[in-house]
Amino acid sequence: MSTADTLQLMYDRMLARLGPQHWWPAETPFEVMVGAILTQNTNWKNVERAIDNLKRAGLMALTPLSELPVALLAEYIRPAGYYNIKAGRLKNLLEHIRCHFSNDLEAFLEQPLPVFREQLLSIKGIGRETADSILLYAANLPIFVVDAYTHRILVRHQLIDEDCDYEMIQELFMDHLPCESELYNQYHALLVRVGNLYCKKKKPDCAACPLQGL
DNA sequence: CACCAGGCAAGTA
DNA sequence: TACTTGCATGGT
Repeated sequence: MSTADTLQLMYDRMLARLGPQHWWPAETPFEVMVGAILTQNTNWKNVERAIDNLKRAGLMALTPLSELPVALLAEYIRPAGYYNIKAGRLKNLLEHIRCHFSNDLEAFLEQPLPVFREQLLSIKGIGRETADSILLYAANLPIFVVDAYTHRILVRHQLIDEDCDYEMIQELFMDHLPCESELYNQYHALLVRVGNLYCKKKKPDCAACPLQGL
């Protein structure tokens, strides 16, 4: 079976089992960007608490968050962990949008993929996964997001080698699937869901996994 | 108690 | 380039 067929089969199985995921779980593109930084190496449940703190304080928007002192921001996002680091990273992103786009969020999000990605990666605190999450889920651009679950699931099912890096995995998907943001969106969301349900590091449930026997 | 969770940057050799 | 360490909360 070809690589393209295998990847398509994985997608079909996950979708049949779990249905559409409606990702990213956020109300606005701005909230996607905030969540993308907050969820770095962190359980989404903890991120939700932090996001809720910001929303209840009326801070989940560009202007109020830009005006908030970094030390105060850190307190609001405390439940997400690494709160001092992440407060600084959020400020780096906000500063970039202010300096280079005069706080025009629309203009920032409407940039073409290659330059937009390089630009995001130049911001301290935004690495490959965070950049790609923003590109796909906030800007709706066709880039495949790779994360720890993606890597683990592919290794468990012997589709890649353990030491495969981010770009290799990303190219695996993008070289063998149609270049469509809607497909990449759904595919990554399904991988995370399958990872959470069946491919945990400590106690996997391979018997129930829809990907068994690939 | 130990281990894990939708990473990233900085330091070292 | 390749490895190591710090960052930190909340759940199992």
